[in-house]
Amino acid sequence: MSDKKPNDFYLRVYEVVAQIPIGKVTSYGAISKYLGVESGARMVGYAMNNYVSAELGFEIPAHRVLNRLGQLSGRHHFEGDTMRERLEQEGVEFKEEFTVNMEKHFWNPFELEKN
DNA sequence: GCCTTGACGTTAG
DNA sequence: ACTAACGCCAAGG
Repeated sequence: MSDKKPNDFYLRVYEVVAQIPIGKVTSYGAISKYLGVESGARMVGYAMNNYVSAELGFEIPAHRVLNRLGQLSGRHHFEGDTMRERLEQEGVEFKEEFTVNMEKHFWNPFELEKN
């Protein structure tokens, strides 16, 4: 298949992020792995950064994407404590001020295939 | 066109 | 258990 499909790795990232259930969170690495790029966690983060200034047709819950430790590593890209507030609003439990209970709320993108 | 930076993760010490 | 270093690859300077 030599289609010049928009391999937009970014777009695929957005699609996955858009399907994260409310009250759940996932990590950059998990998304990357799901997309078949084992070491592309950084690219996922880059995609998110790009999303902010990109005019996508839909909104994505970027606040549900954390690093593997459950830390809100991207909080500085939100206004004030918007990221933390949104997560709390969804019922996500915090262990530290900027660290959520990953064990309890982690959502694996591979669950998309179960459906 | 080279060098630095970055919403990360794994491995080595 | 903790810290340091490397890998990864795209974008901006």
